[in-house]
Amino acid sequence: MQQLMNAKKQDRKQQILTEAANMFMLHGYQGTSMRSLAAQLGMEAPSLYNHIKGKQELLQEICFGVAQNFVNHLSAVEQNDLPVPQKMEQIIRFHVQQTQQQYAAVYVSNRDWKHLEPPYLADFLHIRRQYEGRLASIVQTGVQAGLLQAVDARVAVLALLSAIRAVEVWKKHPLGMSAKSFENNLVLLLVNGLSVPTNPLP
Amino acid sequence: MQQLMNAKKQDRKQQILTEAANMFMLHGYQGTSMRSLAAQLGMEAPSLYNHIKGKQELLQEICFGVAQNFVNHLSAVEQNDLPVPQKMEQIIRFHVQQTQQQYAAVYVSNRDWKHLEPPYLADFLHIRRQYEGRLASIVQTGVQAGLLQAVDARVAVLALLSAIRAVEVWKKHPLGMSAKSFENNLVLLLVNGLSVPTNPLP
DNA sequence: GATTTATACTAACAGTTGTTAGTTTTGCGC
DNA sequence: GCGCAAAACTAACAACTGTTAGTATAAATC
Repeated sequence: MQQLMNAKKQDRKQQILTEAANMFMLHGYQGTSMRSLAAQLGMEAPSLYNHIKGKQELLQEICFGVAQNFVNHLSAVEQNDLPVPQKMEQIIRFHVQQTQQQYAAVYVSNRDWKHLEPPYLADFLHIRRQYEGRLASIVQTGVQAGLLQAVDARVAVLALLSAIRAVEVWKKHPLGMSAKSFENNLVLLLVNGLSVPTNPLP
Repeated sequence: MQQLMNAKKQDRKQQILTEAANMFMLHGYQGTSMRSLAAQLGMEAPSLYNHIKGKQELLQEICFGVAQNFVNHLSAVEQNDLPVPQKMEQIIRFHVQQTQQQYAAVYVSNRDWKHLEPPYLADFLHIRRQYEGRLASIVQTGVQAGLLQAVDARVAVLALLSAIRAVEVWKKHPLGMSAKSFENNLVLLLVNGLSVPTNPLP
């Protein structure tokens, strides 16, 4: 019955991982001690080491787990054959939804990846740069097809990814607005811009 | 000659503050020890306490200094009588320029304000909420005048402020693009949006 | 040049950190 | 109920934390 044991062990590990994400989000990676994490789980710090190798492993699993989700989704978008603006909207909406549904993990991945130790730090940066590059390629395609504004693709990607982090702020102070409504407002702003067009096309 | 002494003392304190901002940026507030900060300044940790009250004071001066700059500029923009879209562009450009010129301080203020201790944390949040509220008022005015997209003003403010943080990423990897060019691209994207308008107005 | 003040230093404190070693308890298969 | 492994515990380590006390040195004022 080894798979049963593994299932249980994985359960406990998942429990630790979830609470770690939560505490890293609240107090930062460096601001979370193994003792306070253990206390939150109703156990002593050394007991954690029956399930994980160390504090770094927690951060690594959080960061690379989140990254994998985004890369997988991007691959799916690349392979469908929607027009570029719709692809971009899909990606924006996926980011917003992931942030809402996996708040703690996404938040920590966005903020605390800098505390990954070598060589994981380099690996993570590599994944992120690749992701941004593939995203920029999509934007570039749209610009060349005249479907997107003539903006530098790499700047657009950085700005979009940063803008989406507004979800993190909203999540803490929802302003009495539903998640879907917030998402729609954000998409509207990022896709159509702040200003009403003053020079309508012929 | 008290003002001379004060000038010199202030010089040394400013030196410490600048290096603190730099190290907080690189390693975070919690990841920077008083010993490593002192070492970077060629001195021993206890000597720092001849110039400052403690580590917290460093973070406070950085965060509130940056906040004051933005509040002051916003007051100036509120009092001029440009149309709302131009006001928004002014504000966006000021944020971008401040981030470029005071990189470390702005970066730390954006990321490490959470480590301010009470009651300074509450004070800082109050300033930020007021700032966002005044910004949202400007946006709301523009929406009602039909000059801006019919987007929720508070969402727009959060998204804009988040998007501007793309400068922080760009600053570390300039992509062979000038600061001004990056600024122009960002303004274009945020004001006009990603997509080319498909339904031109009559 | 003497005196005072500002600023550096060394030594040390009390507390916290991630982690290991060694031991006891828990819970499941037989 | 027995044996065994998983998972909890206690004790402790070496290193590091922000900060204070007390002292020496450098610089400015008289």
